[in-house]
Amino acid sequence: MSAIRLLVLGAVRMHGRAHGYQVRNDLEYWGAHEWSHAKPGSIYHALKQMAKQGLLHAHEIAPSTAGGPPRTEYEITEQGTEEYFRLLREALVTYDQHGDVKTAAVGFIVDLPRAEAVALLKERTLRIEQWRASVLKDYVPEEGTAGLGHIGEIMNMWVHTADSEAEWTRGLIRRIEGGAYTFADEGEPFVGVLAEGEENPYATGERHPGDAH
Amino acid sequence: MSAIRLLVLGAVRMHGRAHGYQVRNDLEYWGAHEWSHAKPGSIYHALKQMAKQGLLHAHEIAPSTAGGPPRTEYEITEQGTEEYFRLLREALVTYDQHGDVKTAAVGFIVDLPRAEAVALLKERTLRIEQWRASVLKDYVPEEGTAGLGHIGEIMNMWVHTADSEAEWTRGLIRRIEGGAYTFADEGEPFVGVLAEGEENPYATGERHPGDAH
DNA sequence: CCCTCGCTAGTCAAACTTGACTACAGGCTC
DNA sequence: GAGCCTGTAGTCAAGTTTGACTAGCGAGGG
Repeated sequence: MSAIRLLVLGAVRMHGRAHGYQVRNDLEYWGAHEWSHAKPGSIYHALKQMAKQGLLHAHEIAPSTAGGPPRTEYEITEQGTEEYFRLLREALVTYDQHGDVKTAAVGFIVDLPRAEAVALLKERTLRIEQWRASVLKDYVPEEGTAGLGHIGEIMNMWVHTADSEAEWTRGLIRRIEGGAYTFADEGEPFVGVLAEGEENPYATGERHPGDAH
Repeated sequence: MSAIRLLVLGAVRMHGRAHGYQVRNDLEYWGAHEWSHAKPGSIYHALKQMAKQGLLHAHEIAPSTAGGPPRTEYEITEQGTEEYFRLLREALVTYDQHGDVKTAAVGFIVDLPRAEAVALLKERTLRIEQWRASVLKDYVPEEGTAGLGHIGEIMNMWVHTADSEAEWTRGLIRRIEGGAYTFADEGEPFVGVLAEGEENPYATGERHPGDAH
């Protein structure tokens, strides 16, 4: 799974109703054009595709108020909301090497109830441990990695990365269980998008991490 | 960058001359269909594309000896070799979140001279530290991550991951400097492909890590 | 008043990826 | 000896991603 659908669904959902450029701006605001690789083309494509699949509802709108071609506004459907949560849960639970999906998922985690977030993260640690075990079982011979030569370094790297991920996940679980942050079932929801006309403080040509791709 | 070009160039290079199915088999042997996402379509596409770009030279060959359509054999060109090393060096040096590229690069690292491998890995640690610093500088306000709410967890995760990566890289550097493994400028090169007709011990329907994508 | 510049909003072709499909040969069974 | 399975070798359409491009409007300068 790439992170784009999750990001776009999440952005549209926060707005209630949004056109492509607004979504694009949110992603830029979130820095997602850097840590994910969300280019305009992908965003517009995702919007159209998801509209075709019934995840979004497209309203044809007159030429924009501020120059440029006519724009389409999108609204998330019930089906789209389901898909959003499906993607979010999947992203939180599965251990793969796509950092952008994980980043997006953490950004949206407060859309879930606190208890579910914790449960999903615990499932995540479980899966990481299973993956770790299967690396050792399937790839590493009984005599250890010595016989593999430098290829053993790959398994070494995988195990090291998995351990680090598991450790981070457990830390996050502790903080959430300890009462940190505000989740979907509790008070004021977190608002992470730019209102119409609001200025993006990060829109300048500033350097950001992730530029080094 | 995706890992496919690096993997395909590396496989063809080891064989001297190889047809698509052979490359495909090597990648399966390496488990790359699991930890990278190298599907047949991508492999054949990469071969054709790189042949068009002059990185590989294509020999049209008569119908195969063992059924199936006629096959094309590829040989790496000088330009392709240059590109291979360019990709390999880039993969070793740059810190991004694509685990498959890193895995492929570690697998091919012994194609470089030992001293260069160490230099590249040191550059890698440097870049990781720079990235880490720029996360803190650009994304985290002076008062710390507290004001960011749960979004602060993203930066926390990035820093944690970066530290873990840097630590692993330093460990690898130590082992290589300590004389481990056999590099390009030293003795027998490592052979990591299946000879024509050799059986792939991993070709069974066995489970492997990475299946959980 | 015209010209350029930057912002808004989005399109497009080319490249790449995915998953399913084709087609042929040999061997095995019934 | 017909049907069927496995292994070999690769194609194809559909979906996705990329990077460059278009086009309208308003502000500001000369």
